[in-house]
Amino acid sequence: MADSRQQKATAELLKAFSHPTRLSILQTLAAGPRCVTDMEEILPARQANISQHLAVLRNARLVDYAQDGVLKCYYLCRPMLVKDLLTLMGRDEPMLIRTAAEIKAAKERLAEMNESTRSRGASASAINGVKRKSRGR
Amino acid sequence: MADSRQQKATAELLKAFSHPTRLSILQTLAAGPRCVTDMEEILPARQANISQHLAVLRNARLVDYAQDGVLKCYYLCRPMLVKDLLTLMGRDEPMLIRTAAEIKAAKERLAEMNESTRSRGASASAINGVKRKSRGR
DNA sequence: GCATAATATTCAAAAAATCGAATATGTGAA
DNA sequence: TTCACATATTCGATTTTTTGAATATTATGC
Repeated sequence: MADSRQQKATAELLKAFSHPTRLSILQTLAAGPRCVTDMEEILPARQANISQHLAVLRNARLVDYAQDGVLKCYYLCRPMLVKDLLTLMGRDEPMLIRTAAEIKAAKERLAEMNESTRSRGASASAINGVKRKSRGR
Repeated sequence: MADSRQQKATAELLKAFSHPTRLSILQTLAAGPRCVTDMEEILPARQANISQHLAVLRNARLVDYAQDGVLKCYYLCRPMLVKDLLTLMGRDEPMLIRTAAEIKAAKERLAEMNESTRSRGASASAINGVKRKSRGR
């Protein structure tokens, strides 16, 4: 049903990932917990900025911290999610190029599936693309 | 060496994913190719807007199209990437909560590993958190 | 050629993200 | 308490994103 709420939540979560500095932070934390000072030494960003990015990651519930004296030790709240996502993005997939003919065939297969699944024929023709507004293809 | 170029590229790619409408488009395309008119019927957005989002996805090389008469049939350039990412984001992982003690132990293990890996002891104490100084601007 | 459907692009305004600078808060040691 | 360090927050300026409206482009049938 492609829930619109879900899409919004997912988009927000992905946005938290979508910054080079935040990716670096996550990658660092994937190796183990770190306090902010540690990260300052590793990342090419100033303290305030790192703190700001950490706030974004906290809001997204990707990281949390435990206080250790004067230090705040950050760690990944969902290490599997983060690690798997980083791995995924590191992978490279050969770029696909499809022909119009291939696509036509695929669309027809898809349309048939939809046809048999739902008995409503109303929008099926539109999805199928058989005939739209008196103009074919 | 967490390559900064790579982080930037990854962040940009993730940004392309990070919008509810674009996620919906990708999810739709994950089921099979679609032309823009098809998507207009499915998505709660106007033609121009969908076209704009498709342009973003094209720039990110996540989708491409094949012309079929007057129609442009869009498809996923890297279906595995998209599908795996969508699956990953659908998964839910129990939120982790760590104590300061746990983290301290983890940090020490990590510091030891770094110690043995690189023979330079200089920044090891910083990583360990023994004694820190230096304020910068 | 012309009309039309499908799709893209341009433009401007509004909203959101980013960043540095300054400042504030919290914590342990002396 | 007071100090120093670690970290967070606020603020303002700049940049980027997002969107609707209007307009442009392209392919097809006539």
